Amino acid sequence: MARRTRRTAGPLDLRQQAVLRAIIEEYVTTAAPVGSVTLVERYSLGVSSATVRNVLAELEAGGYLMHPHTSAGRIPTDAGYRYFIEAIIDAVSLPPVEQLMIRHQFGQVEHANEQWFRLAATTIAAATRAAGLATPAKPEAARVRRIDLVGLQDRLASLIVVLREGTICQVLVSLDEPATDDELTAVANGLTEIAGGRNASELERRLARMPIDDPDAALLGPICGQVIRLLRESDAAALADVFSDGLLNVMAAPEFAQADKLRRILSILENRAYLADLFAAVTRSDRIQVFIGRENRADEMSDVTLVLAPYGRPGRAVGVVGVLGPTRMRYAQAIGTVRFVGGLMNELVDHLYA
Amino acid sequence: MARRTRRTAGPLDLRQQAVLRAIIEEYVTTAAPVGSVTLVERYSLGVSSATVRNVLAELEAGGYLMHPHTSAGRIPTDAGYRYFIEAIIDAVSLPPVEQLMIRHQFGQVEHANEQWFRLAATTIAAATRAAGLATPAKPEAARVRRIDLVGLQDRLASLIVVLREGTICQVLVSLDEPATDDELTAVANGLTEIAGGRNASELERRLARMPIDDPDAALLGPICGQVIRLLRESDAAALADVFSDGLLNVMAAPEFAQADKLRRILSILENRAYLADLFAAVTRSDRIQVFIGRENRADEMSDVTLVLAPYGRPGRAVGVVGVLGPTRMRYAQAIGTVRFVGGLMNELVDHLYA
DNA sequence: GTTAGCACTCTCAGGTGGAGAGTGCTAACA
DNA sequence: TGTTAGCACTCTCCACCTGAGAGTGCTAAC
Repeated sequence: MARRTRRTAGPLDLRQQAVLRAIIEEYVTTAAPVGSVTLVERYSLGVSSATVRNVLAELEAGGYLMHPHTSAGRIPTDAGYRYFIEAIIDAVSLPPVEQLMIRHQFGQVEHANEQWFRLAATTIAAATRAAGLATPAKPEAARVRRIDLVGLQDRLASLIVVLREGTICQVLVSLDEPATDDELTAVANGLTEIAGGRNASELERRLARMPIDDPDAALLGPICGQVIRLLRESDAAALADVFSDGLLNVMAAPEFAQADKLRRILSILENRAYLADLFAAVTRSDRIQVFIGRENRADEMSDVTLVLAPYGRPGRAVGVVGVLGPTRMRYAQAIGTVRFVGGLMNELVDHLYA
Repeated sequence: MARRTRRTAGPLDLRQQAVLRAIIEEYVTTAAPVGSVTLVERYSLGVSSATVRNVLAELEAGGYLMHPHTSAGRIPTDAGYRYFIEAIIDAVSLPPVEQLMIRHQFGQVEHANEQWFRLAATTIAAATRAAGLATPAKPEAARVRRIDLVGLQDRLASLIVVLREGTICQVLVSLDEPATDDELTAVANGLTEIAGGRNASELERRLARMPIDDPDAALLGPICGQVIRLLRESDAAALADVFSDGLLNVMAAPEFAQADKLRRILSILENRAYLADLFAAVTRSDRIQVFIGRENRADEMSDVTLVLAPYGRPGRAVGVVGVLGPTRMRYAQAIGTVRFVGGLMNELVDHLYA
């Protein structure tokens, strides 16, 4: 055997890395399995196709490449992408031109807080030609800034809870008996006093400590219950509230030509719980993360990669921006874009919650 | 020629109607072109397959049926479905059992206004095994009930506009100079006085009438501009805010086995402007309406039918509920469900805006 | 360790040939 | 005049085959 003894037990040697990189680059652009001849023709590897074939066999043995069938070229496995990504993830940054374009788009909206995250998803979708994802910035546990009651009818009022970071949640409450606007305002002020600055758990404890015969407790207790429920819902909904844009970009990719593969993508997005789990992991880690194909989930995620970056300030408000695309994705571009947009979102959050 | 002279110039005769109805019923369940033999075997038409073939030829000449190819059975055209639907649309109603099930689901949520329309979409999706659509109830032109300003930082405040029907919209505003909570409250009260009960256009006129040197005008003018912008946005967004559920139901249908047909469905839902147009037409007409396949739009709508019903009270608050499914749809079921859920939504709106 | 050469394998596109389904026509019948 | 049985005809669908093309893996020489 004249084969090189070097296998892929440890890290890849330089030539193996070069070949892996070349295969990924070629496959990402052509979407077709790559053969040894194509590689030596288009990439300056400095060796013949026969040698490349040996390297390909090594990489395949190491699990970085696979063979759709005997006489097809190679395509990267999830592990191949993983190796490639780990090599570049800390180095890539977006070209200044693209940075400028994205910054420009962000310059358009000034203070419409609610819209930031949508814009982030749209921008990412446009820049990467894949699907952009974003959640709004939400505190880990929402705290009350102020509570309002607005009468709508005799016995119906709108309960409005303003959260510390300026977002609001609202629910209709029915009253036991008619109340004037002044009475409602008085109740609202009482509520604000009890709940102000507190999150759901703290408010619950505060409520438990109130003497049962306190007249305030009897009056405000039920509404406080509503407030707690709203806060809890807001906390739970925080990370599950995903906005996505550019799905059609992804669906145009040839790997999703079969309808059932398309359906799988949709089911990922419809399964909010799964996304919320991933997002929670990302916000805890505070690094950009890449979830490649089946690394994480058997069925739905095959052929799909998520690149996710957290943004915001832990303890204050956090969210996630990212890309959903085929595993055959322009990773440098995707990671660079997501990281950059994440940085912009950080700036926005900092500016707001300084 | 021994063929019946009766063609399809005028309305269809009873036998033609029976055959059309049978074909639609058969095709809806099997998704395969229907032949004359199948029809006489499964439906009591009282004639031989040869006679049925003659009727089929008549219906095809009239444009109600089509032939995928020479030796396939017939399938209904959009016009065929249209004829069928016009015949049943006023008569169908949902079986009491299903009515009960849906009512039960609606019993769960009581006052969480924001959630009604989502529930409607989900319910419709479950009942029809297609995609349910719903928009929230929005007034044709939003009117202000009250305006709040909540300080977040020295120069940053949350402007909250409570609309007459209890929903709210909100935007962050930056202040020229720091303001205390009391000052903000005073400004908010001034704003409420000016804007209360008015919609965007009325508020704009009111603002134009204020003397330029009025100190209030100088102070409140810019914020009033924001309020007008919010109202306008709310009006524009009203009907474009479509919630859909059960898309996966539709995508499972065999006619969407090819990926590009699936993409077309998604593009219908991504094209909010088109849906908003349809919805506006529906709310103006105050009847349930069925949009079948290419009747309305060349490409995207082929193979797709929308059954839409308006709900609410014109001048107060209106919205739309409906079904999106394949043209090969169980129309009686779909129309019955949409009409019934529309009725429920009417009750809810009436109860709230009495 | 690298390379040329070559036999081998496998897919893909295109072509062929029943089997089956359903029609449309004809001619007979009520 | 409307209905029906009978039958030739048309077209799709599927399974099968075949040749071209691509790419490999092995061997032997450098």
